Amino acid sequence: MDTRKRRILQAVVDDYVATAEPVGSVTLARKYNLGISPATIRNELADLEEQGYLEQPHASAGRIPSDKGYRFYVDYLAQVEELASEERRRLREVLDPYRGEVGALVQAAARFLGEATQYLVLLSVPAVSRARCRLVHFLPVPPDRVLLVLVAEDGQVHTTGVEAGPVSEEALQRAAAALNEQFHGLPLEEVERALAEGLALGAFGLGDLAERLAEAFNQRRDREQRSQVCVGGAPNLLRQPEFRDVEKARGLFAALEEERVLSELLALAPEEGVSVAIGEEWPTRPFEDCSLVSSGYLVGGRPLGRIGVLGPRRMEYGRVMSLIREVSRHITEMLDG
Amino acid sequence: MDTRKRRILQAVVDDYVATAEPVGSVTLARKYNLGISPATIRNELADLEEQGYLEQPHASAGRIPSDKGYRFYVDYLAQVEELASEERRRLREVLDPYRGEVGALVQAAARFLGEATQYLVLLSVPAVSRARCRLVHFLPVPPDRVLLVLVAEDGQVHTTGVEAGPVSEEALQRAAAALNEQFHGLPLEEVERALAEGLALGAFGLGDLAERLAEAFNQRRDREQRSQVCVGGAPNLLRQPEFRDVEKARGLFAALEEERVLSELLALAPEEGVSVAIGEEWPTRPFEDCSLVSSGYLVGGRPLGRIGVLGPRRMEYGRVMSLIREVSRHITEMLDG
DNA sequence: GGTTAGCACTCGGCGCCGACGAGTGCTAAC
DNA sequence: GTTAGCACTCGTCGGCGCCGAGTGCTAACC
Repeated sequence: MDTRKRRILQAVVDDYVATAEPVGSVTLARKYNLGISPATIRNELADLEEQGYLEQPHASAGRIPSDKGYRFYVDYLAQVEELASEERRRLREVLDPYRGEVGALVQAAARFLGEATQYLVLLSVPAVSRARCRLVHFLPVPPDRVLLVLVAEDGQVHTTGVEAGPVSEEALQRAAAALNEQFHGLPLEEVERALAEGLALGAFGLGDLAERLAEAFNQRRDREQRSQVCVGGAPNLLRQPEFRDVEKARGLFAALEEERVLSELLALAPEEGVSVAIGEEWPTRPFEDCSLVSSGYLVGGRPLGRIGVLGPRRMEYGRVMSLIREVSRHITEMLDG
Repeated sequence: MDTRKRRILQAVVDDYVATAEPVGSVTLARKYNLGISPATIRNELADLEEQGYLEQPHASAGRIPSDKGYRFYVDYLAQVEELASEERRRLREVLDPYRGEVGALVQAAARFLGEATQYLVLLSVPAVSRARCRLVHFLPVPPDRVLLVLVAEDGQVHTTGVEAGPVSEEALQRAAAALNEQFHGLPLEEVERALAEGLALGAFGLGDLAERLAEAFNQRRDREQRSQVCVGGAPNLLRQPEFRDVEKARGLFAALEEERVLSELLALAPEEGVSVAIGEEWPTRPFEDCSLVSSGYLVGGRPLGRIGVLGPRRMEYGRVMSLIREVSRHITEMLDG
């Protein structure tokens, strides 16, 4: 792939992304000063098509990029610029009020991304915190319940209530003290796992309270793992000409209503760095016309959640990749700071 | 409006709802045995049009109901039947696992409604519980925070953490005891309001802890009141021929992404009983082609939340009204039981 | 007087056709 | 290797005529 071919491929992708129309040799010669005539461009286009980077929707139309073409573009040609300072400022301004509150912060970031890209935004909000355990406490709730309160370093609180048999207050205090000892400083996630497995509470004379708690934690984990992904900006996609066909849009939206599908999509995001999935590269049916640009974000050096932008295959990859990179950086920064 | 006209209006609405095509006199004579000839039906149709119950999209087409026609249908003609026993059973089965858990229960009800009606479902999940306060507790979290824990009769727990200045543990206990005295048995909602107003904590020597708590509660109330409405089944609407036009669908979906709009929509629902808003009866622009059937649901005799079905004006009113009525009844039953 | 058959008329939808134009590949000349 | 010229392809778009569903009117009927 020589330099001229690269320039031409880049021009084809840029133009097709901008217009959603197949691109012809004359257009290329006129709009992008490549310094060669349409005829020469035609020869190059024919080569690029033969090599699989371009496709022709029908015999007398211009070229459009193939998945392979987009892939090459993303890997070697897309300009992942720094954001305009105006945009940086705006991002900071949007995120600032939520500094420290994971959920709201990530939601705000999603809204920003939706507006800035005009595509659809996916995001996973961390269900179980990686934050470390600061305090475990048993709170008796008269007449017959006990509330287990877990407080994390970052201020998050998880509570779990269960029916209690006859349990003495001292037993509860002993248990709490032991649990504090055992759990202090561990990630909440691990604490909850341990409680769900019921291992931690065996020996404190709590009767069947231990079992009940384990059961409650199991249920809670299930529920939280189900409901941790959400979507915004779906109407944006309806602006894109590829979704003029209502049936396509419907298939897509229906799929996006299923948590399971969303999770699978976001699972494509790497824990760190920006990744791009293009068109048929993934086999999930309703997404064959889409691309996903996604990234994870870190807190305290550990991966916490993921965020992605889903748009038509004909996506402004460069811009979206910059935005995603910047947004995930900012999220990390706001949560660490 | 004599009986024959009523029967004809009913037939027009039923047929138009089923087919989405303007209905002509011959069709009416053939499909609904009205016992009169197409010519007579034509005369009646002309009358109904003159009275404003029907409209003609163009000169040589059949009739479609006007808003006034739908209104008459809903008020006097729609058959609000009991649900099929099969459907009742299914509803019970779907809701049963969530007995007692407000949020999940209502979500399950929404999914059921979406499937059963193939329209869009709106629902408000109660933000602040009407449940009564059972326990107030201050939990010191070393080194420098205090967690206020509110436990309700129904098992819900709300926690609020704030930075604490130097506060003695006895002061906290005295304050908690007094608050328990004062709040026990009051609806959580009122408790939170009192705390937000900062009245309750003035005199316990808690220093600026009282102010900090009040501020925290204010923030929380704001946030909760914003995020209490949600939507499901949007893709269903794309099946409806009236949303073949992507622009219409986009306008609608965009409006539905705004919490404020959702709240306004659901505010149309009465606290008890089923209500119907049709087409241009409401002036909010993107909904002119839609109708909303909605209802509140009660817990312990008090209104708790609302649920509604948004579909095209050409909606199966009878069926949807039955479903909404039944679902809201069941929700009430499951939460009270 | 209400009901109905007959009839002329209206009008949107659909398929056909031809013109147009964007774009291609090939060839031959530079 | 590059380019001008040219014949060819094929999808789009507007015009046109047919078809059929549906109406309103009139006159006959019960």
